[in-house]
Amino acid sequence: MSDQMTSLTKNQEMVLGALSHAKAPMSAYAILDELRSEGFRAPPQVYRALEKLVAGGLVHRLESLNAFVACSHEDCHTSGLIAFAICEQCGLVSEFSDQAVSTRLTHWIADHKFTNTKTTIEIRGDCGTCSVAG
Amino acid sequence: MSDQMTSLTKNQEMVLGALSHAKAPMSAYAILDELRSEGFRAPPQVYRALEKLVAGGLVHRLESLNAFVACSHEDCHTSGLIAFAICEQCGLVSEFSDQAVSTRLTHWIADHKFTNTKTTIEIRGDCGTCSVAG
DNA sequence: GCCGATATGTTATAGTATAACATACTATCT
DNA sequence: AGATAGTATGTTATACTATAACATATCGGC
Repeated sequence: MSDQMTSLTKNQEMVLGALSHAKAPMSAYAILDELRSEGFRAPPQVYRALEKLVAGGLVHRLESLNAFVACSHEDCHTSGLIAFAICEQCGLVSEFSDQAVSTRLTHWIADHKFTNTKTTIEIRGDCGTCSVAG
Repeated sequence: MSDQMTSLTKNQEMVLGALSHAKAPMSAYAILDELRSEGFRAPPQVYRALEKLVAGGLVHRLESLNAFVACSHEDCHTSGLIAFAICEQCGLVSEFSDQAVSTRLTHWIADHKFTNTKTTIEIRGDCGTCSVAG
């Protein structure tokens, strides 16, 4: 289960499938409900699959939402830090990375002798389409 | 309840007091337990106070932890975006802001016609002291 | 076939957050 | 003082999120 996940288990496939078809982030329980018809019965089945998928970079957890999205970033694995812009109206999640932001944060971390394990950047608001729609 | 909160209610005072004396972020339920001896009985009492304190900028919510800290930033209200570095060993939370990071994210937001309401930046890891201690 | 490692199934429970409704306090106006 | 409107508080119940713990099954190498 390193950077590139080679093969997925049945449950991981199903969870990733549910997230891939979703138009907005899904909570673990929303995934569970969707997969009940395929045999899922309990939260740990979902959470265990999510854990592996997140570790493998195929799924991201949105901390400010307690929800999950399939990765949509071109080359998620090679670029640095990833930021998310999340539309609170339609659920659209835009994934992006910015070299300058990564650099600055990395410098702050180094300057403060901090050992970084994970960094979260999440912008909440309304996307262009929804802003216009008001 | 604008930027500068003028006066705090009794419950807000108590919740802020608990957070101010804490050495690490506290969950709402940890605050509740600490304030039971002072008459608190139920979660809404804590959550309602937190809501106002967060809106007033006196307390920050750490999304990746589902926990809260008293604001420790010099001038939290005038500076831009705030980032948090959170030590997973000792719970130390360092609040900082970086002009370049703010600028870059603000530009991304404007370029994408996004209407920003709130941005979260949280770095998880070990602080200098704890990294050395291993 | 045996064995270890991993994946899965299942039950129960812990931890986080809010809805809904009742009561009380505070300030202002008359 | 009494009426009233707005805010704050108290309380019960419930919804939502996440994991512990244990049982069973599946896969791969020996």
